[in-house]
Amino acid sequence: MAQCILKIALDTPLNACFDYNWPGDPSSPPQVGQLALVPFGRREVMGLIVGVADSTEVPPGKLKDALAVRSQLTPLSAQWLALAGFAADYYQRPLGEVALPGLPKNLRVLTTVALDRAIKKLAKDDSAHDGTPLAMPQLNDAQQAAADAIGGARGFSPTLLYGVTGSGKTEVYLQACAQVLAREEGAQILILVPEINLTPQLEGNIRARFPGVMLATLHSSLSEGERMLHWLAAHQGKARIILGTRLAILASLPRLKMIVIDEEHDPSYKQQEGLRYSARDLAVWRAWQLGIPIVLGSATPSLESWHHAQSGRYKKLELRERAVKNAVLPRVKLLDMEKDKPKDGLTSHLVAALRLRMERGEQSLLFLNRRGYAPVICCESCGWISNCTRCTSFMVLHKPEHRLRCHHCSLELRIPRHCPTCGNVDLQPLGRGTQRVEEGLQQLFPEARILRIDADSTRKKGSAQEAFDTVHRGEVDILIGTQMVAKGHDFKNLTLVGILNPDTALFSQDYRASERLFAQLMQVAGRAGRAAQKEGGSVSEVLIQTRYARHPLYDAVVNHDYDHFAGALLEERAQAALPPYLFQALLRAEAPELATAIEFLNLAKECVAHPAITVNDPIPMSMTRVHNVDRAQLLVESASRPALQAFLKEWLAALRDMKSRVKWSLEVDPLDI
DNA sequence: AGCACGCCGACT
DNA sequence: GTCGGCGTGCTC
Repeated sequence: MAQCILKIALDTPLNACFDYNWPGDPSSPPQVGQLALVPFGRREVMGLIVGVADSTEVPPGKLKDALAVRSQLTPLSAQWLALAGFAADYYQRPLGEVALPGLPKNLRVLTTVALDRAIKKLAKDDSAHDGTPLAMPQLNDAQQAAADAIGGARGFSPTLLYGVTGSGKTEVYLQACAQVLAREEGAQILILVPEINLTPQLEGNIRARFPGVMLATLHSSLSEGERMLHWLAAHQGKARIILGTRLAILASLPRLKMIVIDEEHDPSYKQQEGLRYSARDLAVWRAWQLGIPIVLGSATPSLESWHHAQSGRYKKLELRERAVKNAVLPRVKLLDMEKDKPKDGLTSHLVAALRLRMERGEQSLLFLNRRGYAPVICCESCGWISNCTRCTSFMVLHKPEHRLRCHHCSLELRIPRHCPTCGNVDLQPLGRGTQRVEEGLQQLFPEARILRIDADSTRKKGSAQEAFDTVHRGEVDILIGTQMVAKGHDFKNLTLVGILNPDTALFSQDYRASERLFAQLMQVAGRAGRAAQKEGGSVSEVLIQTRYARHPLYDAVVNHDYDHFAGALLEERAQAALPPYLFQALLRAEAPELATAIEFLNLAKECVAHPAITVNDPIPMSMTRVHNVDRAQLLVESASRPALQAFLKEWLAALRDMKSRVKWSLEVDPLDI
């Protein structure tokens, strides 16, 4: 008698599918792409049906019955399964670990009430509303050309939209979207952004532009109910525009016709734990798979994308001017701290520039990528410094809270009254963070309305938004912040950006540090001068305080010259055989003792040899110890992606067979090395 | 990863 | 005498 066997992917690190017997009517078996509830060990879990067969290798005594199938849900499409399959293969993870965690939790529990409720709600109310669409603003010629090129593209056509800050890339996306939506019945468009909180206005903007079109957002701060509803709206094809963060790349989108990736260079497209995927790379694959256009937009593209644009794999479109008439790129100047010694972290030039903005009622932004009061305190008589006892890092002084805090393991101490080793009462803060700059500013400009925005000042949910609103309402004269303030925001009255301490990244061990620093400086510089210059108002300025005023990176920033800078970096990377001319994977190991981790990596290094692959020596991670665990890593490289992929597959099988007690993980295409 | 079983140390 | 530490073994 024929049986019905379901091949099911489960969310477990075990690298296999599991077979189950389907006890129901064999003439109408469940479908591939449906979710099934199955007994697994001593628990019951939801799995994904990836195959239906009539026989199995599993001995009959072991084979269990599947319990139920989520029949209310349209099966996930073969294309979606292929996407999950590709990601699983590429990042060397079991399919179930890729496919299942992205689904709404409520789909994966026993009860179906949440699903039924969501289906019902979607059936009667599609949140698209009537109303006149807000008129599309007039585009300049370059924008219009870009929008037409993108909106009119057919088939797989990856485009790099390279546009300076404030050049109106968003408008280009939206008008291209309008063209695609108008042309293709029921088309869905996926728009990815680095962080949804940075673009709250984008959501409203899209709704106003496309009132007849349902928009769904997908990001990590949705509630479970919202997540279910939005995911389902996308899955059913009801939501036509899906706006989301990296996790949205794994959404089910049956009628996807175009993908937009805003700020494509942004590191937050790379997941930094668990399945370490790059949403940008998966998006390009997904567009290729479906044969649809994809746009990658940035003022400072990643070298990977730039390389593809140079080689002709991606089409390049450029926006060289700011979209707002008479808004020009800010003038960037370097302030040499060797000549103009800073006091309280500020050179006299910068102070004068701040004063001028105060007098004219314009806003200033000071950027310092270091929160807290001072990164470390030390004893001047014996040299003691505030090391973290659990990590290879310093305890950062947080003065308002009277605490020392480790930013890596969140250990907190009261500020010691005297030196723990010699008893000296004179402990000095070394260096400066945003809190200390804020304090200095208050003394310098007692009349100024100063606001600090960083992870500490915005702990409470919604307080970041509130802080930014305060700035937008013009109730702030000087804004001081970390990278939180660098991205996205359109401050209309901001004419000065001061950058306080960028030099440390110039000499980093990480070869990607300069690429990141450049992008960050351009990004924060781009906050200035977004509106047209006012009569009698200041010319927008960006002032960078540095000790290395002749460094070529700053030269490129001063000249707003990404092209040239990227060209030089690419050349360096080619010479040194680094990405994007080389493909990498990183094996990490952690253990209570560093030697244990290194020992494991040495064994791993020896266990498989492969031509065309370079396996380096294990090294401790630069931040070796975090929370009392020592970490080490082993870098694997190849000039050929397929060769690397083949090697990794074999290697991981061997590593799993080692059955080591050491905790390890593999990252493909690592960003931080 | 869960979750159980199992075999040794300090407590009501 | 038991509660509970985490080693190790299994999951169709």
